[in-house]
Amino acid sequence: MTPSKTRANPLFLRDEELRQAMELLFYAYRDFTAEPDAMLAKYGFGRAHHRVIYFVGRNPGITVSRLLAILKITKQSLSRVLGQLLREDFIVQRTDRIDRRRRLLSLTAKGEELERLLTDRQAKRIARAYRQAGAEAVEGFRTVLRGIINEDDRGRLAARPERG
Amino acid sequence: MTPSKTRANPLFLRDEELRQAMELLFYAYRDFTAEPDAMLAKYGFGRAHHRVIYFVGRNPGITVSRLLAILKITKQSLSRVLGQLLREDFIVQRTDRIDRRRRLLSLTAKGEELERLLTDRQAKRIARAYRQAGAEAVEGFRTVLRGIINEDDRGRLAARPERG
DNA sequence: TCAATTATGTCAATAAGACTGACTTAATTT
DNA sequence: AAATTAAGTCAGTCTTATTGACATAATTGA
Repeated sequence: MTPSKTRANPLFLRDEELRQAMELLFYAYRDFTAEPDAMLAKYGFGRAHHRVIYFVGRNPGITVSRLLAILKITKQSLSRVLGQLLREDFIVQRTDRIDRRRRLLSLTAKGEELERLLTDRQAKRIARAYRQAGAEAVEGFRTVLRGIINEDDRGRLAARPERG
Repeated sequence: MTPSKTRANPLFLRDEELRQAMELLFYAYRDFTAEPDAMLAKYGFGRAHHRVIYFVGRNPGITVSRLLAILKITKQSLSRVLGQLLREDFIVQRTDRIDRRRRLLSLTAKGEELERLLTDRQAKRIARAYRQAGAEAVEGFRTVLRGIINEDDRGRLAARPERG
């Protein structure tokens, strides 16, 4: 099922190039999420739990509303997933001292363990791809992905880690 | 909510680098799919319909089983979505002459129109990112993404379009 | 030729993950 | 004191996916 090539179309290369990018993104995301999904199933969790665990682990003390802004889902959707993780002791809440309306979220030891388990597989996949591609390609990869992300969210991303 | 930095850890940079890659992928995919999702809602369709429309459009005459292999979902899951698209005349089926068990799928004019509508927005997002990043970065982007994809599926991806 | 396999499709039940809308409680800000 | 913010909850709905069990038609292989 080779993609149909429209001959003698001056826009072909550009269109083809862009479609390939879209497909790369689709396949990469599909495969990137497949492994953790399978592991999560054993805990009765899904991809949504992974995202919460990941972002709480990465941002200890994050508030509920910050988490909602990152995930771009509704409070009600988060509630079910977060509630489960709290009840099953993967995440703990503590009240912020300064603003006592806020609940600061962090992983428990149990949560950190699961986080590592899930993330390690994905990290290995990325590490392999980085190693094979080389430093220059990695820079390009980062630059293009940042360009795809909505401008307002680029700030949320950490800057390049400086070498040294 | 700045990511916590573990000082004096020799593995920090590597770990940090890999986590940034995972986040870039998450945010990029989230934003990449958000626009078409919103448009699809007007048709009563979801992201699954988009994927089917996209891959049928890209591979006219594709069989049901090839489509399943690309999407990596079950026949039953595809059936509902594909059935809707067939009933509402976005896709047509014809029986393969050589192997009459096979149903070859293609877009109707209506399907092509919707496909363009959806893909154009995504293509523009990619084109902007490509333009800003430059040719070299684009090559790196492609190389790394290919590396992330399962080996068995890399063959499914079209080769780089040759310039000229 | 006939049995096995393949390609497709369908029924039924279930689950995850998202949504909207309405509302409450508590704390902080104005 | 009133308005706003942060968090949480109840209820109902939808899409996308799952597993398992079958059915039908066509092709392939022994």
